[in-house]
Amino acid sequence: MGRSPCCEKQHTNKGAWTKEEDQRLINYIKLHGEGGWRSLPNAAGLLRCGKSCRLRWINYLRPDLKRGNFTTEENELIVNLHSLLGNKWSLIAAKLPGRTDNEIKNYWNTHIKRKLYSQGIDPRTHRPLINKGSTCLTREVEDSNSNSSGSCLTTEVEENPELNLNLELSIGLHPHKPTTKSPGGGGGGSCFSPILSTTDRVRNGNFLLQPHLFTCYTSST
DNA sequence: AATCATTTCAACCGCCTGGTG
DNA sequence: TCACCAGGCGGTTGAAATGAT
Repeated sequence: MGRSPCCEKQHTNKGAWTKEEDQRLINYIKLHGEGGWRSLPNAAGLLRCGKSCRLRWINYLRPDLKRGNFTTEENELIVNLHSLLGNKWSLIAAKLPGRTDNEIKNYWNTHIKRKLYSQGIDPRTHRPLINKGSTCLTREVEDSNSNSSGSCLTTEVEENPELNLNLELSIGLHPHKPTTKSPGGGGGGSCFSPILSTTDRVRNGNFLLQPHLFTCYTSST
């Protein structure tokens, strides 16, 4: 038995949402709240798939969304969390109020990933790329104001086997951000690579992320 | 000004998970 | 225990915007 389609595709619109559709969705959710996504399109008079409605609301229409560029702090936090969680965008988004998983995912793919690569860091593992040839990684392109200590990025990365962390652990991110900002703000902010031992990672089933254990290795936007 | 290349990001798709009967 | 359903998630796509020539 196949799965039943989430909606009757022949009767649904696709593609960009119109203002009118947005308004209908907003009005409906204001009246009835979120949820019941499958029945929502009919009830709201929308020729859309329920999933599409949910996505539109979550990623674009929700009133508590923060639009605009990511701040240095957010940037740091994303890299930081990604090093711990991997592509668990929803978990990462949960730590960034007003940001959506989709937004963070996009930002990661278009900005952070490239930046890490340019700095010789494997965005997947958050470790230096095994790079053919060169020893220390050149900070090309960006970071012209590289006060960035030029320290070879490999230095502090421990031979930590895998970042395969237990994602069920609750992550107790310290609210105050690790203040290893480069002096004068020059070179932008910093991103952090957790250098954690296994024992640091887990204490009594809780994840303790300790700011001082982070190493600065990227610059901000 | 026109054309082509590249980048960005909203939206879609299909799979997975948890709840329920 | 199993099957079904709805919601949620991550990967991917493609149109629009922007930049380069």
